[in-house]
Parts: sequence; C-alpha cells; structure tokens
Amino acid sequence: MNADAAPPARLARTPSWLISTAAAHGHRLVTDGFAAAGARGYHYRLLAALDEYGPSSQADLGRRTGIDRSDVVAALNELAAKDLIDRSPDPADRRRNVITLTPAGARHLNELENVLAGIQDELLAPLAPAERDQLIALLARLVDHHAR
Amino acid sequence: MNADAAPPARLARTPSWLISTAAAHGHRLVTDGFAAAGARGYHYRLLAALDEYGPSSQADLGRRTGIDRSDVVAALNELAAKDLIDRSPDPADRRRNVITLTPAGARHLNELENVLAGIQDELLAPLAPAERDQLIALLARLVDHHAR
DNA sequence: ATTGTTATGTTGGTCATCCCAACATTGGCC
DNA sequence: GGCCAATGTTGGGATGACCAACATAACAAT
Repeated sequence: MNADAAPPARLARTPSWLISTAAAHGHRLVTDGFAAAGARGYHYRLLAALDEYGPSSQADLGRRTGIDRSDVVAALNELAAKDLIDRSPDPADRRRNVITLTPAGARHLNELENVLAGIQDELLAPLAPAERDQLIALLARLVDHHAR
Repeated sequence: MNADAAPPARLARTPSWLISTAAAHGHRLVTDGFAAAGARGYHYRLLAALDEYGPSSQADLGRRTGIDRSDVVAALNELAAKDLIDRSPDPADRRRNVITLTPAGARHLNELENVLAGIQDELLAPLAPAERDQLIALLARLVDHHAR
C-alpha cells in the first residue's frame, strides 16, 4: 500500500476494508521478517505443523495448514533443498511420503518463531494488553465462525 | 483455505495469523461478490475514489487508493473498456489524464456498494452490534498507527 | 476377486494483490 | 536554459490461493 493521500472515506470504516488493511500491514511485516530469514509464509506453516504433529504425509500437512496439495509439493521441495525436512516414501502406504522435520529444520523454525513473536508486538503496538486480548478474542470468534 | 483439519495450535492464537485468516475470509467473500458483478477489488476502490473526489489524475487515484501507478493503468483500461470511466488528457497538464466517472460507472459503483454492504453483515455475523463496534474501533487504531 | 471409488503426489496452469525498475514526455524550479 | 520531479506506461516478479488432470495405490462393495 502507498497511502500518501487519504483513502476514500467510505472505505475507512468498512469492516472488511479495515480487516484487510490491518492484514496487509501484518502481512508485510511477516513477509519482510521471513524473507530476511530466507523463508516465506508457507514454509513457516509447514514447519510448525511438522513440529506440532510429528512426521506427516503431504496431504495431512495440506489439510492442517490450509495449503493446497500442489502448493505443499512446491514448498516442500524448497524446504528439502535446504535440508530442513526429510521426504521419504511411507512403507505402510506407498501412495504417501513421510515428511520429517530435520534438526536444521527445527532450528530454522525456532528462528522464524522469534521473528514472528517480534512482529506481533510491532503489529499490536498501539493497543494496551487488555485491548490486545479483546481484539484477539473477537477475531478468534470471527475465524471460528467462518471456518465451520 | 481448506481447513479440514485443525491448524497448528501455535498459529491459532497468533494475532497476525488471526488477522490474516479473518482477512482471507473477508477477501474471499468480497472477491466472490465482486466477481459475480464482474469486478474486482481494484475496480471498486478506483470507482469509489472517483465518486468521492471527482475527476482525478491517475497518479492521484493511485495515491488515494493505495494502488500502484502501473496497476492503476491496467485497472482503468478494464474500466474504460466497459465505459465505466472516461479517460481524457488534461489540457492544463499534458502529462496527466483526467479520469471521470461515467453514469454507467456510477451505477456499477452502486451495485458494488450493495454487494459490499451485504458482505459486512456476513463477515461480522457472529458478533453482537457492540462487539462489532469494538472490533472496528480496535482495527481502526491499528490501521491508523501503521499508516503513520 | 474383480470392479469401482477414493486418496495421494505431482505437474502445470490461473487469478488477484502488491511491488519494483525503466522510459519518454512534460512541468516546474533555480 | 538546464536540472529535477511528476506522470503514464510497459514489463517484470513475488506471494498466496485455487483448480484440473493424471498415474499410482489403497480401499469398498458386490
């Protein structure tokens, strides 16, 4: 976003615009932070899912992270090229690959976690702690509702 | 987003994730709604800016809507092809074009406003009126702060 | 057990939003 | 008059989200 001049007033109070503008700011912070660490959003999501659920198939990773199967393939290729994950065929189901987090992957995930933590502070800077909780709770209800 | 299975827990309470997920839902609603009306986000933003500020140069439109100059060109080409805007050289400054909303463009803007209004309700459905105001106020503070 | 259906990984696209670099033309400033 | 800034335009590229098709393999039903 440029934002040298004022946006149309009708937009400035439209919830969907506020949300997407706030998201754009957050997205920029996250993208820049991750880029500095040599990663992007898909990488973090996949590494976090692997850390939380342990070795998984690609399809499971896709379902858990909300990333399309085909995009999972591409992102895992990139992660595998950096030895952050290991991809090997599943002996129990030969359609599947078992994706495992490598030690290097775990370290990288840790780094991304730190980046992300710093960004939350920056993003929520203008809000007091109680207000942050409020915002988080309201957004969580929105997200829950639409996740059906 | 797919969301068949649960996302990593560490994400589910991360503000930047909540905001971008909420934005993704809103974005999908808006995109689908606009697509049904034959438009996309850039078109609405430009038409709304034209309606609010009157005839403008492309550079001004870009600054007001936060759309890059180069993307303004493309979007205006599309709007002009449908006769929703008029593009003519500015006699007072021959570098500029004067972009004007046509009657058809104003009608189309109206249609998009209606679509958008319906979407706000859908997006905020799980929140009571007072909570909606709260959310809007909090987001507005976030956006103001980061717009510097 | 053969048949039909579903799941998986993969390839190869599309689309929208955002962003950047370069260029020629034109205005304005000194 | 000469330098710098603004403008419209072209042509990229990155990211995130999504879709269609396909071969292989597992599974279900009869």
